[in-house]
Amino acid sequence: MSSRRDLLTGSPIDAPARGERADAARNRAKVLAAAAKLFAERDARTVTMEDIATAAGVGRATLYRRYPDPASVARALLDEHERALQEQLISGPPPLGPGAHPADRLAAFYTAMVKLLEQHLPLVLGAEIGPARFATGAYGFWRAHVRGLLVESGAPEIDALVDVLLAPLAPEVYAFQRRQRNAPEQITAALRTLARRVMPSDRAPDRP
Amino acid sequence: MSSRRDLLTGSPIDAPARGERADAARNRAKVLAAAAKLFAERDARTVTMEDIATAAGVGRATLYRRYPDPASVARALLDEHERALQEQLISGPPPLGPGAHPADRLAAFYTAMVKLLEQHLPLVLGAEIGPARFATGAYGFWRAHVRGLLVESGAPEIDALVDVLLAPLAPEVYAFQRRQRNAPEQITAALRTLARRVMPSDRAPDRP
DNA sequence: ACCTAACTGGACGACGTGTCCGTTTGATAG
DNA sequence: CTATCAAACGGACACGTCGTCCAGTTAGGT
Repeated sequence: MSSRRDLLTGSPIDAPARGERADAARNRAKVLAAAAKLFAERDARTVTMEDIATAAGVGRATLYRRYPDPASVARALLDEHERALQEQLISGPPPLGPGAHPADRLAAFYTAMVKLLEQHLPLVLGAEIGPARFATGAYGFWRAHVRGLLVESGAPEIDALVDVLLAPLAPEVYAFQRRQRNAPEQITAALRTLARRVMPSDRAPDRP
Repeated sequence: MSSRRDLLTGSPIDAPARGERADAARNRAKVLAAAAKLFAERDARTVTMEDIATAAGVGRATLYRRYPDPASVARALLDEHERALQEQLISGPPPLGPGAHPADRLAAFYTAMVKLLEQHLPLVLGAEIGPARFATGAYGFWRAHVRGLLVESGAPEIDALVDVLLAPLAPEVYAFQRRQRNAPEQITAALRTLARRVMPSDRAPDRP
């Protein structure tokens, strides 16, 4: 078995199978292209499997063979972008990668995530709406990353705080903020403020 | 007309329309009772209008007469609890009501919201999952409240920050944290830490 | 060139939705 | 107490989506 990587993102769905047949590959490309178009031009929640199949010019069963629902298709499209950021976090240059102060790394992470959300909001809305967000491998990755920063910074109640700090990055929250006419820069600034204040820049022992 | 019975019987939680007929009131009560039971014992997303109607012993059309979807039913059940908290925020004693330091008021608000979420999580999940959360009047209220506190505390980027601070209270976030075996007290503690750190206790003018 | 395994897509049964319309109920006037 | 009428009820219908099944087709190894 080829065994694709995906230990962290856990998205087995997209794995371009080893000896993929030419027509299968062709259809995969058609599906992804059509889905990207659909998600971009319409509310993500209204995109059905039928829509994607029709737009791609394939039968529904063909679509179901690889993707159980529209969210999986969106996730497949999103995967590479998320993986790029994940590599930056692990081994890129500071402040995104290791080496900088936790507060700065968190701020950089927020900035990068806002950029990702801004560029691919339709896809993210299609992929991770509601509780589904927590089931994705990506969330596990962000969580582990921020948790590490919290440990390093000596914050209290780490396990509860980590999800609190990730909550503002939920796609629907970001979408709402943008609809409220908040510019991406404002949102980034607010998140960076949050990062700076939650993680004491100097040694600031916490007094409950 | 007249018919002012809701304070005593407590049955018509929803708007007891002027001159509501007896059979209508009876059905309203049956629907709400049945819905409360359903939401409590099953995943909110799986509760359909059909389910509620059947459990309440009324026809679907009768249900549709008042509620366009299951979320509306949950919201009707939730309404009185939220309104109680809203009154506390407006005119209750500090630190929940006016008079305390913004940081303390935000911390008290977080504590109260966690209590609300803990007590009525099934209903909240049924009422406000995903983007629907922002469409509710309640969100507008929490938003206005926290925004006022931010103004008072002199925080920067208020309009973006307010949604950031409310994001951790999204029902699905709370539900996820509880599934992760975080106790309500831990979550409250994390949120109170957040409140304290975001709002400088002393006058601390912000330097971008 | 054949043969097998994998892919394809139309068809099918099930379910939930939202509305229509004939029937029933209850409030009010006589 | 009864007649009347508007309001509420609920069974039934038409529709759209879902997820699966299966028979025909195609690609690639031998």
